Amino acid sequence: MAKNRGFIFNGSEIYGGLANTFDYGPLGVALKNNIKYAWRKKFIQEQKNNVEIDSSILMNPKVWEASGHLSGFSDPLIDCKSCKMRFRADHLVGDFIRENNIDSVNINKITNDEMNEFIKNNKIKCENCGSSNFTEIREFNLMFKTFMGVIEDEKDVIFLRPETAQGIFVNFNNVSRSTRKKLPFGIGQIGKSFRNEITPGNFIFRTREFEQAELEFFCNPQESRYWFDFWRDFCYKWLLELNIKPENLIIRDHEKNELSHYSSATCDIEYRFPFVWGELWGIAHRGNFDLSQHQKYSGENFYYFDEKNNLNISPHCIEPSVGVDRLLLTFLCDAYCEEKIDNNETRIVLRLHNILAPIKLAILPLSKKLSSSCIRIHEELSRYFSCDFDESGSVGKRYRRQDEIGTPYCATFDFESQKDNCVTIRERDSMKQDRIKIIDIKKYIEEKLFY
RNA sequence: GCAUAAGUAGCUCAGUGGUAGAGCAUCGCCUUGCCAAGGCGAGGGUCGCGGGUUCGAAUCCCGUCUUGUGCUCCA
Repeated sequence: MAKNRGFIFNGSEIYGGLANTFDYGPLGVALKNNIKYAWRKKFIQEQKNNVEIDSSILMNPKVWEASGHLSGFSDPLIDCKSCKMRFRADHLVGDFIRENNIDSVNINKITNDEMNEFIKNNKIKCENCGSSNFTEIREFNLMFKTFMGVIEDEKDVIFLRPETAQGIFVNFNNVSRSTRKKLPFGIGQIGKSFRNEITPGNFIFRTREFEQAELEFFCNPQESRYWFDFWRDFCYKWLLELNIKPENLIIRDHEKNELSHYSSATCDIEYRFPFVWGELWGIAHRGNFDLSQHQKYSGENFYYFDEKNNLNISPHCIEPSVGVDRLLLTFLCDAYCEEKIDNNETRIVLRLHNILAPIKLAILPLSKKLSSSCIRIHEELSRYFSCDFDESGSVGKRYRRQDEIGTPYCATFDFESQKDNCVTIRERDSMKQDRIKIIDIKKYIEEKLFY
């Protein structure tokens, strides 16, 4: 359906495709824009303490040193030449050290060259086939690399950001100064991020290029646990407001050993995707990790002067972070419905929340002879919300087409309409019909779109 | 990266060495006129791509790309 109706296409299809890339079609981009609009409205516009920025994808490489992405995102990988199994070299060496009680080697400080030597000298065996026939270690970093400037020189290496968050942290002082925000306050951002995932897949669930909607909410350390709970519940409720079925959602706290390098507490809101329960929204307690790291690496002072207590504090940060594409997949899956109606017929309905529907109103002349009389309704109403005009096929068929793409309302212009200046508005979910004046359609629909 | 299955029209698929097919979808005309009606017709495929074998390849062989699944990995 995603392809057929123009929501999502495979990337570069005519050249045989490019793995794991997807293009949004006309309805897909409309849905995505509506999701972003709804997020902005809820997380920025309606929160008096939250503001939005749009930072650059390309950043000074020192950002990634400070954030820990250059070291923490990089894995030393090694392959067994005999059985083709792949391992992390540091895991192999670490296991060997523990099993043989060797304390002359510090696994946290060993270089890749030293690990290569160590593996050879100790004839470490492949855990799968038992042979000692490994390739050299290869660094695998999840960040995409490119070059800034015309010459592809090592010192010109630059990275595509793997998260939007760092653009917020480095601008913390710019934003708090220019907006005169006091703690607690949040900075949000929607934008593309890039991760060279080893295992992407499941349609748009995990892609190497993806869009994030992140909020970094800064607060007094003493209040951080309160805000962590606050934003977790806030995100969860927002999903329910937008018609996600509660039985398809679960909040899951991370175990201590799952926590990432920056986090002191994390929970995921998971959704039951058709293939698996999967992470939809991560709410992370980042402590003061990021600001203090950037303070250390850049020399910029990120202390916040707390006037109440007359002391400098290092703000803590709560981060609700969601993938926009993953959110779109969630809405699509949750709204998709094959509904049985009389005499064994099924209709496909996309029960999207009105605010998310790519098209709000379809204008349908009952007969093609009426098209010229009602095209102006489409022209007029398109100025206020997105409308479709469809004159081909029977009206029943056109209702079904609109059902399938989630259009909540259809206005049918019939032979009476020219005389009484009324149309029949038909609602997607209830299939109920209302006869209303043409001049009142705008008000009627706008009331239903209130969000 | 490894293993494995698959790729033929927009979609779902049939076709196993000899003329490229069906249903649905799309478009047009007629008909109908409020929930996928009917009739007639049309468009759309170098059979993922590139080699090879053969008189002849969608079909056999090799390579490659893409997708699914399972490993490995997932800050």
